[in-house]
Amino acid sequence: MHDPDHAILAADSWFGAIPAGRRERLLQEARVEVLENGARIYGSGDPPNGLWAVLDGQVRLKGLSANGAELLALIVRPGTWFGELSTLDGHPRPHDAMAFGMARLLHVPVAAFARAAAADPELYRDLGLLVCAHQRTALRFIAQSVGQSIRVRLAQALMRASQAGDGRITIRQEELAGVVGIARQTLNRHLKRFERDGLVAVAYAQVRILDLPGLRGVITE
Amino acid sequence: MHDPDHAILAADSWFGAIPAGRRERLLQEARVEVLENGARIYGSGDPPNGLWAVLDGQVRLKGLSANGAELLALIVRPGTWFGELSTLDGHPRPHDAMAFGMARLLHVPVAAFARAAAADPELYRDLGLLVCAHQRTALRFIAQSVGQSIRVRLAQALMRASQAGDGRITIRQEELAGVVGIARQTLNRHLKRFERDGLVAVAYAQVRILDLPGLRGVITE
DNA sequence: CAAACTTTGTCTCGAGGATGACAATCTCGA
DNA sequence: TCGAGATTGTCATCCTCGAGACAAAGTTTG
Repeated sequence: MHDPDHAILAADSWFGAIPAGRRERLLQEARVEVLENGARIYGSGDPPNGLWAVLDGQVRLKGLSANGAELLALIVRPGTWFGELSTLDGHPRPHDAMAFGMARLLHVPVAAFARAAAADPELYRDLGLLVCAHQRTALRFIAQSVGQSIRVRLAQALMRASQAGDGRITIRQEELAGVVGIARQTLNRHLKRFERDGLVAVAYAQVRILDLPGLRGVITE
Repeated sequence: MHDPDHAILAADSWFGAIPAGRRERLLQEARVEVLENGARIYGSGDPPNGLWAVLDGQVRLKGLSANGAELLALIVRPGTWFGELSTLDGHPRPHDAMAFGMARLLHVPVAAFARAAAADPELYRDLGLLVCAHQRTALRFIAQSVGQSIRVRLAQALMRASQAGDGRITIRQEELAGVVGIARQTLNRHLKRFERDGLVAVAYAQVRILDLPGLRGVITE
């Protein structure tokens, strides 16, 4: 692990809030892994394989909705930890995680985490706090989605997805439509309307955010 | 606390899985509280006031959706613990909790929990597991809601709500419509259709489930 | 018991999404 | 470079939801 990695990790609100001693202990158990585009980190239903953090690149978490369509493409950006739910409770993974593009990850296997936590049980509390943070994200998502118009939900999905990098989102419209929960044709109509309003630029398998404040405005209008 | 209360608590899958020693320690810090109909246990935005469990009666958790409508009326049944999220991470409550009808609750204030956890840090891990369980519920909810037809979402909402007792759900159609995220008139149309199919019986401010397997069938049809 | 209020049941109409179809555009490998 | 395959852009049609309106049924209160 290089020095810039430490800076990236320290900037995360969860990891950054952990006392330095336990942070060190966790990093001692971690190994860097480099993954190819599309590599599977874990899959829905798998037994837990530990805790992960993104150092570089992009990881996408994908759930399957009940009717088979791909669901919440949460895009994880560098500095963010994930995979804590199954690591803490030992139950199967609730979704898929895969590298999008080449990605460098930090990996703390279950046994390694258990070893560190045996030395310092407070690590369980820390991990619990990470679950809390993600639980709050899920609750916010529910509150912001239910009963909102398609226009608003699309704006939210775009903003969530663009968090991960510059304003460029590489995604097929078919997939984006699945995330918002609408038909591809309907998505296209709304996307084009955003484009006419100067909020985004639409290209092949890509959406670029041009006016982030404008998109934010859509949500509250 | 009476003996039947112990049986109710032990039947809960979270509490029942905790080792007896820590279970006792938690109960030593708990006090019974009896609340009137409509009494506020905590409100959205409040600072944490501890951990709660339902001994008798009904508690409803209500979120507010972004457009102001009431959202996820999760009905908590006896034996279930709630309020762990803010108790663990110290942040404001994400929703309202209120007694529906008279309710007997078990209350572990934040300071009391901290006291117990100071004696046995593993309690933090236990509380983390409770967050995990509720996180999985939230994820399941998202997966089952997004992109589903109104008919399916209504069936799910009815089944969730009826868990709390016999098949009788006391709720105004206006409120139920808010839970499903549709207009009252639309709810009424679907409810009447369910009634024609012999799945439910509709009365004033009440829905009674007649055919639970039939409702389950609606979800997968 | 009767009036005031709440809730339900049912119209109609307008708006907007789902679906199937098909041409245009783009990407990638031979 | 060219062609196959994938993806986007845009139709027309059907269907269902949302909203307003209002009568009917139920509940509460004096």
